[in-house]
Amino acid sequence: MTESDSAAESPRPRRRRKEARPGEIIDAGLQEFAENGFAATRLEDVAKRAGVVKGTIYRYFSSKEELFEAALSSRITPFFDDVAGLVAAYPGSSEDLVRTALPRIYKALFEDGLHVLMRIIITEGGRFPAIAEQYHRRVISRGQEVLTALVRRGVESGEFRRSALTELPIVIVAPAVMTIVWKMTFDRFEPIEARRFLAAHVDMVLEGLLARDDKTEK
Amino acid sequence: MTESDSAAESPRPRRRRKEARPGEIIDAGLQEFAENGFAATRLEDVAKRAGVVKGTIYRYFSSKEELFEAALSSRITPFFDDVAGLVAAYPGSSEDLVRTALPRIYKALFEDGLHVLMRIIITEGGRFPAIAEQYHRRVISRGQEVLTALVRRGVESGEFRRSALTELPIVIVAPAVMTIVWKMTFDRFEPIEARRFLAAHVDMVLEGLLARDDKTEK
DNA sequence: CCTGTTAATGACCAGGAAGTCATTAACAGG
DNA sequence: CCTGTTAATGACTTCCTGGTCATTAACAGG
Repeated sequence: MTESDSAAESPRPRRRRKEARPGEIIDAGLQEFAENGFAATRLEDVAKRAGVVKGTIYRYFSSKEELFEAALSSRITPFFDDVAGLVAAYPGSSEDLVRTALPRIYKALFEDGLHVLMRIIITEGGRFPAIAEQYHRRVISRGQEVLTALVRRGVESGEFRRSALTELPIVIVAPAVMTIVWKMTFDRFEPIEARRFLAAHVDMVLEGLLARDDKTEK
Repeated sequence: MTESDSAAESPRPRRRRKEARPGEIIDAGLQEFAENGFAATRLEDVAKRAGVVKGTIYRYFSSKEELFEAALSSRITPFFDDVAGLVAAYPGSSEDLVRTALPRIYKALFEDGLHVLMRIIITEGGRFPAIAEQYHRRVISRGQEVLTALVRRGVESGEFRRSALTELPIVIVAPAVMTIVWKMTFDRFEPIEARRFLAAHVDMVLEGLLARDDKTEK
């Protein structure tokens, strides 16, 4: 236990990786911000998670806020493009299209990591208008366009009935939003099964959209 | 501009109001917490808003966190009781019941101040399990019971079709949750009209729940 | 009107975290 | 192998805010 025999006290191996650092820091930041929120996140923790030292962060980002914005911007891939393509090219009925599109949104959200992003937007969006604005423009508006296209398709083919819902198609994805909120607050007390949730979601949406025709079996 | 002629420098009038203070501080705290979140809220600001000085807060609450919890607990009135009563006593059809109940939920949320509470739960619930738990037990569970009762009523009368949605009735209120989230993030860029939103909501829910009977008019 | 109790004040302290910077040592290029 | 450039370090500074406490002055009760 003498201090001289300690193999500890490793002075920390340095490594210069100009290319990789920013990305690693952003990843770490995203995680921390999602867990703690902006104000409660310590840059020290972000640094630890990224395997660097706090000072290093400032070589790439000039402030905590800049890191925050960079982290969020970096991930705003218009993920609705996937669904947009689907809607544009789908050969089958509009009902089947909905049954295909909604699971895909859930997949993007929960299997790929998109819900982490959404969580941050939900919790911090109100306090960072610039970020919320960007997100609104690049994700939400886009999503509304896609939903509008989807709804129009169904209405024009006669499958969907025109209604207040078809005038405000964003409401269609509400259950997905609720799922995100649930996961971040109540899931530990009452875990939700994504599968059942999705089923109920599809059910609600579809029976609300479908014009009745063959379903007259009373 | 001499300093002696300044009628300013009022030394702040003291007032002893043991009864009223806690409530005023809680109100102020609720506002600040809703606007800034727990971590970013300064007790100094809460004090200013309440018309007192920071030290005064500590006469009634022993820490920032205790104030936070007290503020939230104080408002967890089981507001679903209103709707519960409605469901239990409603004389008309289940469709009409839904058309009556949903607007009432929106009213509680947006006209009375309940959405402020919800906003805090949504943004901070993940970081304060004790609070989320309380809320889950006293509001969410209660809400689910009410929705379950409502759905069962409709199913038993034959008005509603049994489905994945009737197995998971919480999904029914998802659009209201989305509205809260929207108001706190995107409303400044694209304000939503509660009326239209509610209409679309009712529309989606109802057509999803209603078994088809008379609606065979194609 | 006096006076003891205690609500309220505001100056203060301590700790924590954002941000800085002089120093160090990887690495590339000669 | 040498050496200049600069990525990376970590000790340091500064500021902010939660929390404390001695002092003050409302008010109630005698």
